[in-house]
Amino acid sequence: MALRFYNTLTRSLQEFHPVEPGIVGIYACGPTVYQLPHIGNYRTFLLNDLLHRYLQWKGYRVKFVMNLTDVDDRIIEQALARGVAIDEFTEPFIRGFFDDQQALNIRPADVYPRATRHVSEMVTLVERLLERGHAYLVDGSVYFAISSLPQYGRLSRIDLSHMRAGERVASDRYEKEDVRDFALWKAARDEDRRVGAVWPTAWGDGRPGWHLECSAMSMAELGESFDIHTGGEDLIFPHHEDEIAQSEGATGRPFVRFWLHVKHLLINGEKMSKSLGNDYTLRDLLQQGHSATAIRYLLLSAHYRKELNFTFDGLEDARAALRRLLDFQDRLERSPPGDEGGDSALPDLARTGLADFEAALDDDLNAPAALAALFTFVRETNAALDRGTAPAAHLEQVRHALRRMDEIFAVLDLARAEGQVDARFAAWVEERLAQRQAARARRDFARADAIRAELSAAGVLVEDTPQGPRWRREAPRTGPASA
RNA sequence: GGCCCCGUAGCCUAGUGGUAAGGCAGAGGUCUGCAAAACCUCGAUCCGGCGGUUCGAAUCCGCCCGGGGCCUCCA
Repeated sequence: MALRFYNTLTRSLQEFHPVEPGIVGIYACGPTVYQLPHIGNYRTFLLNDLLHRYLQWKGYRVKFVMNLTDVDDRIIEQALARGVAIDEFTEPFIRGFFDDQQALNIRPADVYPRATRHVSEMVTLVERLLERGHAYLVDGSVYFAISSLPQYGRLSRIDLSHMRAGERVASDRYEKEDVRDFALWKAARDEDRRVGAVWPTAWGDGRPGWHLECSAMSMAELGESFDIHTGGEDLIFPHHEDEIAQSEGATGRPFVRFWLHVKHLLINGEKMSKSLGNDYTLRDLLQQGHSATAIRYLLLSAHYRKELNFTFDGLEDARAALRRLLDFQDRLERSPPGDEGGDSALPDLARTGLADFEAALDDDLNAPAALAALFTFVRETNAALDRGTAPAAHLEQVRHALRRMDEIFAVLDLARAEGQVDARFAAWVEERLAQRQAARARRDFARADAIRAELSAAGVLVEDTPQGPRWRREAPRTGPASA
């Protein structure tokens, strides 16, 4: 079956084939490290993770590049306010970003190029643009001349004709020939010097414009033409449009073949924004007792091109759905095998489950449809196991299918890690369970139920099975019920 | 104003021409000492509203209502 992606460039679903067979280059717009990423950023990062994991799952060799924007207006402003150099200012946010990536079980990129560490490539790119007549210099700043590139606007399909050339925009500190032009390089100001955001060039000291880093670093890591570029929908214009202009202007070659953009997240039905105070960071949510696995699951559970409404109720639902998957995995592990020569529906279920799962993801990474395939597989396998035992080899096939599917969603191990309890606590639980079993054996159910209540109060849920009692920590409330 | 997206059961989310998939929540049942888990059954006679195209539309077209995004540095 064929893998298809919705390409913003063509506004249509297109079969995906990498430039080099078997090898895929992906560039993802990463965080600007002036604050910790918020939950909306993570929707985008998790789409990247889904893409990254799925292409590897399909057998592609993937080179995944995610940049860190560690110099920009906001960073300079805030570094200035604190009286520190930009590197010192951004350092904790970079660390926080990596901590969060790990907490959400996001597969690391192969490279995380930082803008400040790749200025020479950017300068070279500006030189090429100047040489080719796509850029011009004004007072030490360099601008891209949009009029020099007829195909400008192809990605965003934006009509720039209503913006009048030559108009001076009051809020703009820099002088451009045409309002539509954008800065490739910004001449150094005093403030920039004070926070170490200055690099020397032939045309004077300054710092790179925002769009420039992505063109320079992506081409440095992946070549002048590469397969996939991702980002949030807000980046289509101007950021990605300008990246294309810079890159194609400099090389004369097509820059990116597939552009994938993630729709923005809503929170409780509202736009996420600082003024509403709903721009939660992962840290905020974890401190409120929410589970990273539930957050991961929830953010992956809607198709990336559709609006997703993030709510705390949704987080609870996600947790319950995860519980079902964990119980299923647990059941597979503890299911006693039947006769070797016996038959079961399991191999068939594993096969169709995986096929449906793959077909869903092939269709523009349709994660909700993939989850539907996963849960259908779970229900039907549970039903088959209710009907009777299966040979060990059959059990192994469904275990394998579940593992394969979880390579994409990557929630099972994460959830287990979250459910870990310390050994002393576990020993205490086991001791109480032994007491309870003794009480049950002498049919002293009042005593047995009292112990169960005691354990429940300690956050332990007891289940009696034909193989004896089992227990698990009851997932804690993942946050204030009123939230 | 320009460009674009969305509105599916109580909630969340797939489906985009052939009669609605999955999760959560809910009801009944099987199992259980009782529970829990699992399984079985039930739930949208219908997919914001109205009109149209079609043998046939949630899916295409038009209008209306409601929500959202982008339009120079917000993922």
